[in-house]
Amino acid sequence: MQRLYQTLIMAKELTSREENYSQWYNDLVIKADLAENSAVRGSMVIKPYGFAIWEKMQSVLDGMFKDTGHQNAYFPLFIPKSFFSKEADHVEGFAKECAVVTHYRLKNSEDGGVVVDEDAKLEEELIVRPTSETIIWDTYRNWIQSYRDLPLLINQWANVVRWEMRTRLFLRTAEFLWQEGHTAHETKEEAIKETELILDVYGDFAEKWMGMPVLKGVKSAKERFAGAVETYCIEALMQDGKALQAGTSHFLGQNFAKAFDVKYVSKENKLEHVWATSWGVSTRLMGALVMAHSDDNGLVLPPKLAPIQVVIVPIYRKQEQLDAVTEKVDPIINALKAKGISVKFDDRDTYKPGFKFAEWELKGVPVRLAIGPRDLENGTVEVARRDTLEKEVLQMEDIEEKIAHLLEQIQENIFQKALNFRDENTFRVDSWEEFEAKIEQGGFVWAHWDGTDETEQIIKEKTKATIRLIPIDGKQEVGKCIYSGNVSEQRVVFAKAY
RNA sequence: CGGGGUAUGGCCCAGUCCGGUUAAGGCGCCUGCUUUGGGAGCAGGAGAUCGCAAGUUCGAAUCUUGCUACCCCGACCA
Repeated sequence: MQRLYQTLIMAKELTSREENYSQWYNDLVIKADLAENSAVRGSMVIKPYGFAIWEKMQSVLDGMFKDTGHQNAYFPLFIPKSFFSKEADHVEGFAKECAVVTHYRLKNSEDGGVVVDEDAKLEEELIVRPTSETIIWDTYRNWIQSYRDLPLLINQWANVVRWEMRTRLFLRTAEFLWQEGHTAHETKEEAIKETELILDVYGDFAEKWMGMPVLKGVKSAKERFAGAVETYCIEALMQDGKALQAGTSHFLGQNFAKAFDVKYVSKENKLEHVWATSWGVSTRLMGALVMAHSDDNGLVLPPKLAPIQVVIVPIYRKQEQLDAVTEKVDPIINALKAKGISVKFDDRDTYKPGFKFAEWELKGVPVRLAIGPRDLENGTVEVARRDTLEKEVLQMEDIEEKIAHLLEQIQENIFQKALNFRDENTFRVDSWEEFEAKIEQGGFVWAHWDGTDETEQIIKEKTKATIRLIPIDGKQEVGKCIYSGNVSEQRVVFAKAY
């Protein structure tokens, strides 16, 4: 019936996960043509194939934001330095990683190059945005006067810069692409509701589109966004047992409204500060996507986000045979396209089928069809699925129906597989010895914590594990802190993280 | 930002210790023929101011100094 066609050939091309997980990731991002390093430290070039995936993510998320009442806008890249000193926690959080523009002109140097023109020093230095709260809240002050102007629900797609010491393609780059939502509300309750709504949007996107199961919760005070009252997050588990924060949604309270003096007149004719939220996901999701599903043969993409969902490889010797195959393939392409499935017919004459198989596998195309003389004779087509590496020969009738169904199955299967992996690597522990062992092993560890920064810090120093989140609807369960033995009201999730 | 490593055609790399003809090999690329159901074979060909900049020397891929980028480990952070 079905047979596996996995070969060992790929091992020569790609480091295996077992051998060196981070090397595997680096190799994969480069070899699957997603991105490469650029001439500037920590900055990457996102290549067309990688960008196509990001564009799909953008388009889906953008639709979800609009469906929940948000509008897009664009705020500037540069932020006056003075804005940064207005919200104390925020400054402290970002000051150490800001790129600063000090001059606005170059001039020719004696050796034929260019140098900064010292005469063109800026009156006030500009910060390249690490995030846009400050410039946005400075702007909102003018936009908001009455309760009638609320809620203000804005999102922007932008690049931001955080001068990171250590960078990795997609996971942590000095410049990255993201969306940042910034909303203003009349009441605290409404703002919290918004924060939670977006967390659900992120969770749905991760699970239904990326096929990546996530835990939802709030951050501990130590892990909270600088300037937030509460940070909500989604956390996913990567195949090496490390957690990855995939999205955050912040309840900002009135911190920024107060810092930037954003007030509205209520129905009762009282002057009040507005309540705020901000939330974002970034190109880091690309890294999450790669690590969540891919294998030693290359990328495994969820059909819903794959730029190419089906690739068709013709098998032939002579031109006449290619013509005959093409004749059969054309209606299949049309039928698939009519169902909204993206198809590529790989009729390059310069590569052999075996090479093409390996290449599309590396690039994670969910379904591959191969059609050759044998199929023409039998009215069949060979169908291979990327997630399980199985292939089978199917009758050509209603092939588009079968493929559409298969794509759904693949989407479901990779989610299940990731979910099973997470279940197998989730532990409840009640002793320090067990805690250390499980953290070392990797995975999510549910354990009691006494709620103090001190304990959290010591645990981090001893085990490198951090509190990934405090579950939102976690069962209240009284216990003893894993480290201090003090009383705890619920378990929190620990893991080593990216 | 601290410690360690690396940089030689598009890619992987030999040569560097101990300076001395034309910088070797593999992959890829180009041309031709044969091939095409799991990364094809043969023949011919093109492609390198040896990361960048100074210095030492009759002579530098090789020695010295500075700079830049990348990788690994730590601190920091999404």
